[in-house]
Amino acid sequence: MTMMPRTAEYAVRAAVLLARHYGERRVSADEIATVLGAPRNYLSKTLNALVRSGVLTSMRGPTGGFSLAKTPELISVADVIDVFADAEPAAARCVLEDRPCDSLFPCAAHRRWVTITRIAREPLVATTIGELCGNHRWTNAHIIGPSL
Amino acid sequence: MTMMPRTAEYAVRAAVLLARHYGERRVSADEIATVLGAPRNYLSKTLNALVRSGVLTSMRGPTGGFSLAKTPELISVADVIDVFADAEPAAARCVLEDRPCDSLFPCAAHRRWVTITRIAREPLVATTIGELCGNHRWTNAHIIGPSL
DNA sequence: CGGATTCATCATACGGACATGATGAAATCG
DNA sequence: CGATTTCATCATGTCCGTATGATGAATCCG
Repeated sequence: MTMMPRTAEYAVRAAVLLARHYGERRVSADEIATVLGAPRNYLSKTLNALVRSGVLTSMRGPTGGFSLAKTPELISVADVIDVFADAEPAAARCVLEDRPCDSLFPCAAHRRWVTITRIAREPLVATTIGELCGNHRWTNAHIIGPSL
Repeated sequence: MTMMPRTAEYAVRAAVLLARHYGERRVSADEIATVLGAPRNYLSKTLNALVRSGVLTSMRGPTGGFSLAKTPELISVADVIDVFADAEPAAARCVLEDRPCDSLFPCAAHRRWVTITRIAREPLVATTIGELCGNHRWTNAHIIGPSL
């Protein structure tokens, strides 16, 4: 049992990898699978889901592969994870009783629970794939510049 | 796929329920299952795991049942969840490559990733079952007192 | 003691996450 | 066009989270 489903983790790591090559070239599922140490065909399905949800774009044939659909700074970690893991299924259910807690008049426990889950989710929403990547050449190149 | 395993959610809800009866009476697995709408025997296994990990205490026979091992203010939500869901398995793996990231000299992406997961976990550590419960009679009774 | 109640545990089963291998479809290039 | 490369998809299988039902063990009470 884990708090971070493996598929979602594959997705984030693949996105970070693609961010490092954004605007440069496409990366094939084969290469991504090798670098990530993930099963090739399974990852292919995962990447395909990201394409269908608009996070990635793909092209076939030689010179084909995957790339981020937009600049890494505009893709949050939550954008990637949400494709595979429901954001907050627990929030819909009352913490105390066996009923869907009324969202208009939730019980006290429910309010606190929703607050906690929202706060826990916040860093995933606030952080972008670009930040996670750490390679800021496409935004901060002028800052880092020749000093490295 | 969900970010909050059902078993862990059962555990939290059961703990909150037990907090409402803390110092009052034990609650049977049967009653907890009914209130939570959870399968009885499966919940029994879940509660038993909480007993073995020291979060709950149990007694058999009539007048038996489950109760929190200590006051609800001293039990964090993370204490309950950690019994079932690994806290941070993702943190051990490098975000970029297929290798365990060196904890002494982690890559930049890894550092950011660890930070994110830690921040996401923080509210679970900071919040106690007592706070979630909302019934503060055993600590704040003198504050709330007759004013309600 | 003996019956009733309740936790503890085992055997079994089902569905979905995870994975593997094979096949089909699109794009590039000679 | 035909061959190669790569994504897209299907069929199949394994493992674990989840769940069900039955049985054993401990505790209370008459």
